[in-house]
Amino acid sequence: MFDIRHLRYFLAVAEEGNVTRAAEQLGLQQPPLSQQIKALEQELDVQLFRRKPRGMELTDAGRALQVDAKHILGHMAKARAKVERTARGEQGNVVVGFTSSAPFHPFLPRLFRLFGERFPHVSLTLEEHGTTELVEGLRAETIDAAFVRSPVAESHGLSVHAISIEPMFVALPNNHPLAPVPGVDNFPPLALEDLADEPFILYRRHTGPGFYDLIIAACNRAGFTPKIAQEAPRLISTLNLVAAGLGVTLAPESLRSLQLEGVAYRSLKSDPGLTAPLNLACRAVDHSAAARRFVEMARAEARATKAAKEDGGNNNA
Amino acid sequence: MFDIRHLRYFLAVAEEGNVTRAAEQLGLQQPPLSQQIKALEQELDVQLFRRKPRGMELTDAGRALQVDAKHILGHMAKARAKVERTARGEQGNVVVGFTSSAPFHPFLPRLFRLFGERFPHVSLTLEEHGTTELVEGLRAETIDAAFVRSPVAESHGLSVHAISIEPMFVALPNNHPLAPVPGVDNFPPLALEDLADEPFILYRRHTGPGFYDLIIAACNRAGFTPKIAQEAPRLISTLNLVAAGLGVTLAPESLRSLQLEGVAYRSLKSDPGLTAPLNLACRAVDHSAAARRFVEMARAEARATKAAKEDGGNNNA
DNA sequence: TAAAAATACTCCATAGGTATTTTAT
DNA sequence: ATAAAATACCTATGGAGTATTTTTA
Repeated sequence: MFDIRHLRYFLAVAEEGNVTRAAEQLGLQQPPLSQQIKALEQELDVQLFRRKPRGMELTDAGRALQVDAKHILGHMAKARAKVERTARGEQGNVVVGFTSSAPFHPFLPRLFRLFGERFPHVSLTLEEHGTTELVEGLRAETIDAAFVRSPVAESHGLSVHAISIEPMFVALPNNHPLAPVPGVDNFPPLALEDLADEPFILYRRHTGPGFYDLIIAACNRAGFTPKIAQEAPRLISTLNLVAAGLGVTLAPESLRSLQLEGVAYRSLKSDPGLTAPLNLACRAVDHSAAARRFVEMARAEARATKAAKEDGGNNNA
Repeated sequence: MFDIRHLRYFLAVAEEGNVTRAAEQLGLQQPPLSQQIKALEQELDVQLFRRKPRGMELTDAGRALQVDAKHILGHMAKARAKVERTARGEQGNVVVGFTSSAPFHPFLPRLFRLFGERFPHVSLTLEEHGTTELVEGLRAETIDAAFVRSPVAESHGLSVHAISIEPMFVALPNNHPLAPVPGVDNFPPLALEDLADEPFILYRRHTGPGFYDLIIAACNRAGFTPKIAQEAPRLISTLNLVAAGLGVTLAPESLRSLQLEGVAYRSLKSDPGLTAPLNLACRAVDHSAAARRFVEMARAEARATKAAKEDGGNNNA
C-alpha cells in the first residue's frame, strides 16, 4: 500500500529499464518484482511503465514519480542518520545557562569553542540568568546545564560538578585610602578585617544566595559583620557601583580582566573558605544525549585544566 | 524495516502520547502497535520514547524523527497526487512547436491562454522551427505537438488536425503600380494572373515545402510559372523583403495584422485551391496525457471557433 | 524464435488480533 | 488500585520463491 519498498523496487526497475536485471540487483526473483510493480500501478491507478518486448519504459507519470521517489528515499536515509546522531548526542541543541559572572571565566569561551568543533551538529543556546532562575530552569527542563557560582545543593535531582575554584580580590574605588597608588607595584594582599568598616556592595541575595552567604560568613570569621551599602542584580554591577564610589566589594579572580574606570583591585590574603567556585549543574537524569555530551566535555576539560595547572606548578618548582 | 507504516504509527503515538489512543485512531489494537514501535526502535537502535506510567513521551531522538516523519509522509502524499495528476494530463510539460507564421494567427495566443487557465500545473514549452524540423521533432519525441501551415502527410505515425483555413492576400511594395492608393478604399480583389510578371518572394522550400508548392501550383493553374526573386527562411522575412522592394508575395490572412512600413496589402480573388491551412500535428500514439489534453483542447477550440463563425454568417444573412 | 514480462501455485514471515501479565504511581 | 505498556500466543494476509505460459518484435 504505497510504502518505501514499492518506491525502492520502482526506482530499480526505472533505472534498469528491465525487471529481470532490477530483480537481480535487488536480490530477488523476477516474478515477485513484476507483481509488486503491478500492485503499485494498481494502488496508484496509474500506468507507470510501457511494456516493451525488450524491457520497461517509464511513462510520463512514471518519470514524475521517479523524481519524488529519489527524494523520498534520500529523505528517509537522512532522517535515519539524524535520529541516530541525535541519540548519540551528536545532533541537537543544548541550552546552557550561566550567571552574569561566569562568562568572564576563560573556561566558558574555551569550552564553547571546543564543543562546537567536536559536535558541529549540536547548537548551543546561551542564556544568562540569576542562580535561582537557573535552578528552576533545570528543574523545568528549559535549561540543560548551568554554570553557577554558588555551591548549589545537589538535592532534588540535580548534580553539580566543580569546574574551577578561584581566589577572590577586593575592588575599591580609585580614590580609596586602601587603593594601590598607580605606578607603584607590590602592594601586599589585604586582610579581610581591613575592610571591617567599609560599606559593602554585594550581589543580590535572592538572585543567588550562595555567593552572598559566602562573603558574609568569611567576614564573620574575620570578626566583623559587613555593612551592606547596596545590593546589585549582577556581579558586574557591583563593580560599577564601586566605580561610583558607593563602597567596596569582593569578586572572583576572573573578573579582574575587566579593567573598569574608577575601580582599583587588590589581592586578598588567601583564605580557603573565601574562594569563588565555578560549578556546572545539570539534571541527574533526563538529560538529552547532547546535554550529556556537553557536561562530559566540560568535566573532562575541567580535569585537564586542573591537571595542566598542577603540572605547570610542579615544573616551576 | 523502516517503512512508511512505521512512520505513520510512530507519528500517531508521538502525537497522542499514548499507545492505546493512537491504536484506536489508527484502527488497530494496542499490542501490535506497541510491537511496531518497539520494532522501529530496534531497527534504528534508538530509544524514541520514554515509557511513563501514564503514556509515552518523546525523547530528543524521537522529536528529531517526528519532524522528518511529518515531512516524509507529506512528501509521499504529494508524490502520489502528482503522479495521479500527471497520468490524468493535469501535470507536466507539453512542448509545442510552430512555424514562424503560426503565432500571428489569433488562435494560438487564445489557445495558450485557455490551456494555461484550465491546466495550471501543465507548463508549455514553445519552440519555433521550420516545418521539416518540427516533423523530425515530433518523430524524435522532442516535440509533442506542432502548428504547421502545409498539409503534413499523415503517414509515419503522425496525425494532423485542421485548425483553421485562411484566405491569402497579396503583399506589394508601397510604390508598386498595383498597390492601393492610401486614403482610397474599395480596391477590388486582384486576380492571381495579374501577378504573372512580378518577381515572387517565397518561403524557402526546404524549410517547409507545402506552402511553397501550394503557391506554385496556384500560379500554374492561373496560367503562369512565377519568377522566384528570392527565398526567405521565415514567412515574416518575405514581407520584409517585399518592403525592401524586391518583389511581391502571398501570405495568410492573419499576417495582415502586421502593419509593416513600405508594404501594401491587397485581397485576392477567392480561389479554393489557394488557401493557407493551419494544422496541428502530433504523434498518433505515444503522446503524454498532458499532450493529449493539449491536442484535445486545440481541436475542441477549433471546432467551437468554426461553429461560431458559421453561426455568425447565418445571423448576418 | 527469443528475450522478457506475466501468470499460477506454493510457502512462510510477519502484521495484526486476543488474552494475559507486568509496571509504576 | 489503576491505567497503560509489555508479553505470549495465535491467525492470516501478502511478499517472495519455483515452474510455466504469454507476448511481440
